[in-house]
Amino acid sequence: MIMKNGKECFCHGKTNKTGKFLEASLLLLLKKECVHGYGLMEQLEKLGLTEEEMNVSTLYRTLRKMENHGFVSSDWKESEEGPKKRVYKITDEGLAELEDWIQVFEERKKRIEKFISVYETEC
Amino acid sequence: MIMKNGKECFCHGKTNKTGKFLEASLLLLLKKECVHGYGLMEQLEKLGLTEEEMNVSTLYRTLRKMENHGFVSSDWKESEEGPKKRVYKITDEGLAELEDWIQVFEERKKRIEKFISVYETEC
DNA sequence: GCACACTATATCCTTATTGCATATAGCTGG
DNA sequence: CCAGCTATATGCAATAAGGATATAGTGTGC
Repeated sequence: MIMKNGKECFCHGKTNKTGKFLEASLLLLLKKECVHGYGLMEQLEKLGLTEEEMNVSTLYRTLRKMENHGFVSSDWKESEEGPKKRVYKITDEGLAELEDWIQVFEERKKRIEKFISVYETEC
Repeated sequence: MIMKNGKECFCHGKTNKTGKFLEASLLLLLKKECVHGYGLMEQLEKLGLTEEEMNVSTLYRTLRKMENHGFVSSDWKESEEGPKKRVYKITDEGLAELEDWIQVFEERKKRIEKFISVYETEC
């Protein structure tokens, strides 16, 4: 991650999508409509993910993993233009999982706010 | 992690301290005063970490890693009561790292807020 | 016809992070 | 003396994530 001051973070993984943010984001996008992998990558920008932060390998691996867990299901779709697409659809389990993620994110947000407030008051 | 609805999260790692929250927390605590590992574990409650979420192994391993990176330094201290303690102290590099973490957390917070707002408006 | 770019999916290899279990050792109270 | 607490450390396994590479269809320009 590149910081405001232009520096590159020393530590691997000090990004903002850490903690399976991608997985939750995919569920959110798929709640709205059925999309294929490549299309999801383009839509991730909506959630503030930049092109540099994205990783095609991780995206496809995550989608297959989520299908194994039963959060999404997929069907191959022949398209007139371009190669076949594996179109993903969210399942009922996936919808429940997304609700869990909302709870988790609310908690994460509180924890971050606590951290920042301690930093500002105690230091 | 146990959710509000009493369910256990299916996925490993769906916690609130994901993304090296521990590392940043230790820097924050050490900015205030020099503490040893075990003492830091007790102080982590201040930042909202529960006893179940804590992990002694991870704590000590993280501290040694941070020392290798130069963010903290340590000295053995003989105490009248109990065994010797390795007392940690934050370095100038560690202070700079903590400032970076504040930036990262501000970004994470924004991203979470974006996620929740999309969930609430689009769904 | 062919090189090239783009869409689209998938796998291999490696590293980082984290949790659980276990080891060690000093000190204290009954 | 042994159970429990303080205190630090390491081994093992699972998970998460990035980089590189493979494959394949389709359209465009020359």
